[in-house]
Amino acid sequence: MLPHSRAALVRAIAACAGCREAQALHSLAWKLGLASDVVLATALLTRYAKRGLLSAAQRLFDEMPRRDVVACNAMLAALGAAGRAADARALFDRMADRTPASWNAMVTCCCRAGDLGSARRVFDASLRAGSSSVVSWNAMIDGYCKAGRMDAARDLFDRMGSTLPDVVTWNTMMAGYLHGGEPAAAIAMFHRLMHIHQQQQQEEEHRPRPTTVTMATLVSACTQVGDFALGRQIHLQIRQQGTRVDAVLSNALMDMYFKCGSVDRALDVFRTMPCHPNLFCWNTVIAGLGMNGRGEDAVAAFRDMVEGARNRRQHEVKPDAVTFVALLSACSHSGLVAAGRKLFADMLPVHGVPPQTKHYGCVVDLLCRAGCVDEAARLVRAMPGRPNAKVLGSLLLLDARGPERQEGGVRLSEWAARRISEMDLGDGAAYGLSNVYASLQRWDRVEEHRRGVRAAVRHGKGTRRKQPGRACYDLASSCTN
DNA sequence: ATCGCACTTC
Repeated sequence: MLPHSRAALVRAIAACAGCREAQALHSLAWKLGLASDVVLATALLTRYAKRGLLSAAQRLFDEMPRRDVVACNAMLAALGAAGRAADARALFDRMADRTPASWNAMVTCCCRAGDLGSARRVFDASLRAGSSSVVSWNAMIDGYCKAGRMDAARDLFDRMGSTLPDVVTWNTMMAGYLHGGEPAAAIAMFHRLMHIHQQQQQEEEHRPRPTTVTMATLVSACTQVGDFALGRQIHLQIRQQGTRVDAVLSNALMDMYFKCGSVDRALDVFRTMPCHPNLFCWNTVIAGLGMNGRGEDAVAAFRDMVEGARNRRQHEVKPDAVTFVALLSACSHSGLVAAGRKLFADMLPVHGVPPQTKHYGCVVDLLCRAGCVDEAARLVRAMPGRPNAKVLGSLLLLDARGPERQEGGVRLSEWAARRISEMDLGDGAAYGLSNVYASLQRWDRVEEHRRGVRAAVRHGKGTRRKQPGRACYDLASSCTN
């Protein structure tokens, strides 16, 4: 076996995308008598782990005649990615020598398992061992960010001083603030980054440079605070400076333009994308057209997504559950009853996406708005699981449309109201329904409902309500129509 | 050869 052939094989393994290719290369390596080659086996191990095939990775590791630190690091990461924190820990403790990668893998593994205390102890130990790098800091900061502990993240960030943070550190902090509901703080971080970048004290190559990821995060922050003027300015700057635009950044820009009502600019970004649109992009376009009252165009975009892939046989993008929420909501907002009904019926048989409660919610909403009360009632009865707040909220709105009745003579809205009073009141959407009652001037029920909410809060239910305002907005805006 | 951090849709 020539050395350069072996190197070619290793390169091929590292580059291969699917597990089929990995398996083929695996058997090839076996035939060439390279089954016990640690470097090859490590490359293969990583491929298997990346495809979620942990047992195949574990077998390769166990059968290695000798395991060096690189192989151990690969296995450590494989265990961590699979959520096997205890096994990763056991391996880590058994390792005779450790590289910075070992420590990093362990920090990330603990964070992913939600064990920030252990993560911090490993991180501190890596500092003491002199085996840390900027990546260790980034991994630990990201762990705090993902856990919503921005105070701890900020504390670590401040302790890094002025030269250690790299662009990933800044991106991590910005993303942390953005997801933590502090988009203004994310924007402030960006301004600070630019300030530092413009200072001449640091060497050119050591100055953190904003990347595509930075810009995508920044644009999202602008959207979230509603500062479209800044967002527009950022977009112009991106164009001017020739910043690389990828699917993620395009998506963030489209989302911004759609949310401020600039449909043409959003579609312009879509059409001039330098790469093929991925699932996120299509979902953004469909949702964006829908929220701007362009239901027909949303349905047309969906057709492009599905049929475009079929006709051109390239870059196939299959719709997912989010696509159908966007699509059915678009139909609902534009009153496309027949189209919505058909798309809903096609979900599983044609597109292979099983309808969930949220999809039923969209269709019930669609039918109620169109006055198809009996059909809506049948659908609610046929749906699997309990109707959620969105479904019941739609039915409740019938109150505002006149005295619609079910076959049993019971008002559908009354029935919905009763189901709502039985709901888990910690649910943000259920909480939001009390606003619906208010706008329908059902004060008796408002009081009843809010007593229930207070009782639920006292009993510790729903202490981590996520964005109750979103559900309120949706329902309340429907009410005013 | 391995590891590890950042981004977008409802």
